[in-house]
Amino acid sequence: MSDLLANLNREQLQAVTLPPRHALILAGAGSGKTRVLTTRIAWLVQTAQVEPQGVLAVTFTNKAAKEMLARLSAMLPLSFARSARTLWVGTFHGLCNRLLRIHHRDAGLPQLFQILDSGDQLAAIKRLLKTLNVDDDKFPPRELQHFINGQKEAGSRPHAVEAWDDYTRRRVALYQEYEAQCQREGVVDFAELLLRTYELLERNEPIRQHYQRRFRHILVDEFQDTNKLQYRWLKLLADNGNEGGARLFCVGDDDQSIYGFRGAEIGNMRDFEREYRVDNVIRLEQNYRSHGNILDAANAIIRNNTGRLGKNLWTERGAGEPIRVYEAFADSDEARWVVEEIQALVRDGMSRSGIALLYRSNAQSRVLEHQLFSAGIAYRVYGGLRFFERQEIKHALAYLRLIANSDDDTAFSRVVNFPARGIGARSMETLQEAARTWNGSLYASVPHLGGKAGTALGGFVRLIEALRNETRALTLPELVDHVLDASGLRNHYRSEKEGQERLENLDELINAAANFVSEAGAEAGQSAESHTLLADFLAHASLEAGDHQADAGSDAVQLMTVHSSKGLEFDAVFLSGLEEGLFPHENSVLEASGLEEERRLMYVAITRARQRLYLSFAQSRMLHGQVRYNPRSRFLEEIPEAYTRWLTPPRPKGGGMASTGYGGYPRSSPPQAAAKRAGSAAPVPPRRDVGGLRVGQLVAHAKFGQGVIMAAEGNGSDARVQVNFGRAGVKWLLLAVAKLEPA
DNA sequence: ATTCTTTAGTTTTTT
DNA sequence: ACTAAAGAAT
Repeated sequence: MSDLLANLNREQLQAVTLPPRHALILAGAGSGKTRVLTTRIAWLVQTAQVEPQGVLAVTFTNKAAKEMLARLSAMLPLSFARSARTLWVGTFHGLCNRLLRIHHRDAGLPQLFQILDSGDQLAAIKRLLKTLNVDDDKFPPRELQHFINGQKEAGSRPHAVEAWDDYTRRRVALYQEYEAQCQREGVVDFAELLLRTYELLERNEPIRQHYQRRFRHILVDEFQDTNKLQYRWLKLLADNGNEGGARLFCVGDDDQSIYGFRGAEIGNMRDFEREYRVDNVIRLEQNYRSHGNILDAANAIIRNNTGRLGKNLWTERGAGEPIRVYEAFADSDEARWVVEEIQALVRDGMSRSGIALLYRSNAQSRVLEHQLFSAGIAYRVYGGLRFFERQEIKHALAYLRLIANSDDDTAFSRVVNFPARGIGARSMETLQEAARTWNGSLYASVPHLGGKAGTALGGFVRLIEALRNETRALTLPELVDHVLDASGLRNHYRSEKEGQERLENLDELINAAANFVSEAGAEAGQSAESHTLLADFLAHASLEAGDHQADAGSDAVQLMTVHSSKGLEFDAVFLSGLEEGLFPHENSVLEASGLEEERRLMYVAITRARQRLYLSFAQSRMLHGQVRYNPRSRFLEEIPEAYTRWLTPPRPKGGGMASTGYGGYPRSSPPQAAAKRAGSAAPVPPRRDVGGLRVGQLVAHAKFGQGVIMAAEGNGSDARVQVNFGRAGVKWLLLAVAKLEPA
C-alpha cells in the first residue's frame, strides 16, 4: 500500500485518501486525474473500506473505462486479481444496459431488447414518418430526432412535455408514436437507455434500495460532461442523508467542458457542490505535461471566462520555448509551412506520432492531408467511419438482429432486399399496410400476405427462420460466419468491384465475435444459450462502435479536431486556422456562452502540447467553395506577448489584406488567384475591385457603422460585397443599394 | 433494378 | 468545393 500512495503530490494524496464523504475534485489538464481516480479505488479496496462490488465507476467513453480497468488490475495485488471483474466500471450507457438486461421485466422490456445507435434511430424515425404519411419537409427527421433526444435527456415523456404551439404539439405526438414503435419492436435508443434506467430506479423502491445498499462509492470521471439526466441518475443512488446510498467522488474540470452542444451541463459541478455541501473542493493544479509558457498562455486565455470555479495550472519544469506564431497568406501556404516544420522536427529526432495537427473543424484536414501526402509523410486522421458503422457491417448485424428479435423492423427494412431479392417498394408498401391492419411487426405480418409480394417476402422469412434454427448449436463466431454465407452477403460483395475491403471487414466481424466471446466468457456464467450471447454481442456493437482505426502501431503524424484531442498529449502541437469565424466559430460568437465554450476549446487545444506549440492562421481560406478573408482569431490577442514568438512580422489585427505582403515568403497561390468563378455571368475581375472598393478595405455604412470588406462578387448592378461590421454582424450588401464610403 | 441527376448540407461527438 | 443521399430516368 505504501507504494500505492508513493509519488503522489499533496493534493493528489489528499484526494485519494479523502474520508467517505461526497467530494468534488477539480482536476486541471495534465494533473494526473486518472491516476487519482484509480488510486482512490485501489486504496478504498485495499484498506478494506469497501468490497470491490461496492464500487461503481462511471466514464464517458469505453476507452476511458478500459484504461481505468487496466490500471486497476495493475494496482491491485493478486489476491484482488478477480476483483477487477466484480468492479462495475463502465460508461453511463454501458451500465444502464447492464441494469436493464438484469431487470428487463421491471423495466418493461423484452429480454433480448436491441439498442439503436443514432443512425438506426434516424432510420426508425424516417420509417415512422413514412407509415404515418407525415410530410418530412415540415418535420425534418434530423430535427425530430434532436427534439426527441432533447426531451428524453430532460427526463420528459411525451405527456410531460409542455407544448404551447401547434408545431410542438405535432412533434410531441410524433414523439409518442416513436416511443410506441420502439416498444413494439423491442428496441431502445441511447437516450432511452438512460431514461428507462432512471425511471426504473426512481419508481421501483426495492431495486433502488438494493443498489443504494450495494454501491458504497460512486466515482465519476469527466463530471463536467454529464447532462441533466445523468446527474439526476447519480443522485438517485447517492447518499442523501436518510436512505443510505453511495458517496459521490466527482472528478472534472469546468475549463475543459466542451460538449455543451450535446447537452453537457457545466452547471452540474456548481449544483453538486451546493446540493451535497461539498465544503472542501480539492484542486489539482500541478501540471506534469507542459512547459511554463504553454501553461501560462492557457491560464491567460481561460481567465477571460466568467463564472469559473477557478484554477491556475503551474509546473516545476521551466518556461521552455516560446509559443511560435505564424501568419500565412492562404490556407495552402499555411499547410505547406506546417509540413516543412514537421520535416524539420522529424530531422531533429522527434517521432511523427508525437506530433499533432489540431483544427476546429474537420473540413480543415483536407489541405493539411494534401500537403502531407505530397511530402510523403505518414499521417493518421482521427474521426472517420468506425468499424461497426460501416455499411457491410450494419447489414450483417441486421441479419443477426433479426435472428435475435424478428420484430426489429429497422433491421428487417435494412436487409429485406439486400442482397436484391426482388422485393421492391411496392411489396414493402403492401407489407406495411398489412402490418398496420394486423398491428404487428413487418416480419409477423408476412404470412397475412398473398400474391407475388407474399411469395418473395415469404422466402425472406423462411431464410431468417432457417438461419435461426441452423445456428442454435453454433458458437458465436461460427454463427456469424454462417450468416454471412447463407444470407448471400459474402456472395454479393464478392461480385462487387470494390468489394474486397468489405469482405475483409466482414471477416473482421467474425474476429470481433471471437474476441467478444473470449472476453465475455472469462466473466461470470455467460454460458447461456447462443442467442442470448448474440444479443450481448449486438449490444456491444451498438455501445462500442469500435476504435477509429487501429493503425496505432505505425509512426504517423496525428490529425484531429480539437474536440477529439481532449485527454491526449503530444510533444509538438500545431493549431491551425486561428481565424475569426473559424475559431471561434461564427455560429458560436453571438452568445456569450458559445464564445466561452470556444475559449475552453482553445484552452484544451493549448494544453495538449508538452514542449512545443505552434499557432497559425491564414489571410485567405477556401471554405464551402468560397474564398474567405477572416481577421486572425481574438484568442491570439488574449495570449500575452511574453509567451510568444512571431515567425512572421506581427501586424495590427484587421481584415486580411490581400494586396499587401512581405518579401521572402513563398506566395504560390495568392488570394486573387482563387477568385470564385462566376458561372455564366461575366468573369469577376481577378483583382476583385468592385465599384472602387477592394477586399480588406475599411468602409463605413450609415446604419451599421464601420466594417471590413471580407469578399466581393458580381459586376455592374449585381456587384455586392460582404462586410464584417463587427457588432452589427457580417452582411452582404448590394453596391447599387447600400451607400458605402471608404473610411 | 440500376444509373444518372439533382439537391441539401457542410462546428464540434459519444453512447 | 465536395459529399452523401434522395429523386428521376432508363
